[in-house]
Amino acid sequence: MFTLSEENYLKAIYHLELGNDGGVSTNAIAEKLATKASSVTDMVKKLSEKEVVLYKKYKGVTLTILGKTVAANVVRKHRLWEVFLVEKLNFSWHEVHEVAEQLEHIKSAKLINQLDRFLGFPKHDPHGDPIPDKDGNLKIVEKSLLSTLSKNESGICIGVDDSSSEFLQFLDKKGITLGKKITILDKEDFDDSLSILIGDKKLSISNKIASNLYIRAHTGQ
Amino acid sequence: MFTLSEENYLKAIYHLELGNDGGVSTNAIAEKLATKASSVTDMVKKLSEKEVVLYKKYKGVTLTILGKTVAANVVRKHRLWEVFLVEKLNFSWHEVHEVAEQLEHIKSAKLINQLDRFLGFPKHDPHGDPIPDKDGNLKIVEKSLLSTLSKNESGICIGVDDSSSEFLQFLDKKGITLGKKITILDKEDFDDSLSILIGDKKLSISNKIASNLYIRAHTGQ
DNA sequence: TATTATTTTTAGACTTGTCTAAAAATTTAT
DNA sequence: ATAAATTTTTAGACAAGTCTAAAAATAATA
Repeated sequence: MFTLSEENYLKAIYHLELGNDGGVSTNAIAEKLATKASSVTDMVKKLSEKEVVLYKKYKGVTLTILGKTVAANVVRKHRLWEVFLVEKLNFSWHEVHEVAEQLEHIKSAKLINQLDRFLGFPKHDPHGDPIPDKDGNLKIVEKSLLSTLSKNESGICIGVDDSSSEFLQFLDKKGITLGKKITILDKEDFDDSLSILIGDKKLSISNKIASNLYIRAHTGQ
Repeated sequence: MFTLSEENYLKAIYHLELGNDGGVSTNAIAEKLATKASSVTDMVKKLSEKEVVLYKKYKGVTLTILGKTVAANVVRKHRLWEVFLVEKLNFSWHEVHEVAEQLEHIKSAKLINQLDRFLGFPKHDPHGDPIPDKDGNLKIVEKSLLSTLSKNESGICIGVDDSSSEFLQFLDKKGITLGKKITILDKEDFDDSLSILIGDKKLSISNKIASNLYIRAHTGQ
């Protein structure tokens, strides 16, 4: 069994590994968890003894198979709870993270499996991120950043990269929600800002926004 | 804000105060929390400084108004989660306690208020215990132990005193569930065992069982 | 009421997870 | 390739919450 702190470290390493493949650095973990490098070193030794990470001094860490399973299970719980909060308790997508950070540590296999069933076995959380299955496997969905599309191309908005509360509330204000079709009407060379059509509305969005929105390519119209 | 440990102490004191009114003893708290008296003394000092209990050395503890509110809120969360587990996730009443022990510490006012609404503002948990309202107030329901009824009296089964998993599973086996009408057919002087009618079934139950079942008096037939 | 038994508190120690400051290793740059 | 900068680790300290063992206070009993 793992402590709350251990689970948070495993989750952080899991997310960092998905970004950069190869070992994860002490500093990267420290930054992600808002803690100090020395604390990370201590914890990483402990996790290494528990055989959930591979660790060599000065060489960074990697999750073992076991570690990956544990971490994926925490992520699975986090995302299922987020779905619950939005679908059943009327939370907005920008309100769920903080509460899910707590709920993800509740220990009960029956709870999470029944919750999964209760929610209809969702495949994605409210931000479009995939929910690992019971064995910790993720189905990777083909997706591109909105900023990579060219003029007249279109796609379905399926996720966000930055899921900070501020960004999500910004999207709410603009009426940009998951599942909507977006078409690039125009692209400004000067600052890479976009003119887009979403639903029946025309919007102008900066490159920064477009670089945080994931799109599933939309063949045909 | 209170730590998990502090919340558990407050909850224990809250439950102990409901039983014996007057101050709660160090040993009583220690036993309830399966910890040592010396640990209780330490924690009680801390809680006293936080002004949630009144404490005088060797004289036991009492909750302050604030302490009672905090404790009642933890109990409220515990019982609402129990309802959720039974009503929505198909848990049996004997499976919910352990998980609710964890869920009761999740901190989010919105979560618990929305959960309350989602569940239809239930007034009792699956064991028949009342759910405190937002302000921590409990509606005390008139109830008597089945063992206190006389021959030919009857009532509705509305709760259990001992809500251990073993007892609840025993009740399941016998078909005794909350809401059912129970009539005393006969009472054995020798061992105070009862012959009862529940639904259309006749059962013989020991005094120990009858002393753990709460009944709401049933006027008329 | 004196004495014994019980309860409660104190004192000191241990674990977990964290920190700061300094030392060691690695990487970068001149 | 050597010096400078950065990263990582070590060493020692601290807070929270717990424990054991011993001391102090209270309660029970002869």
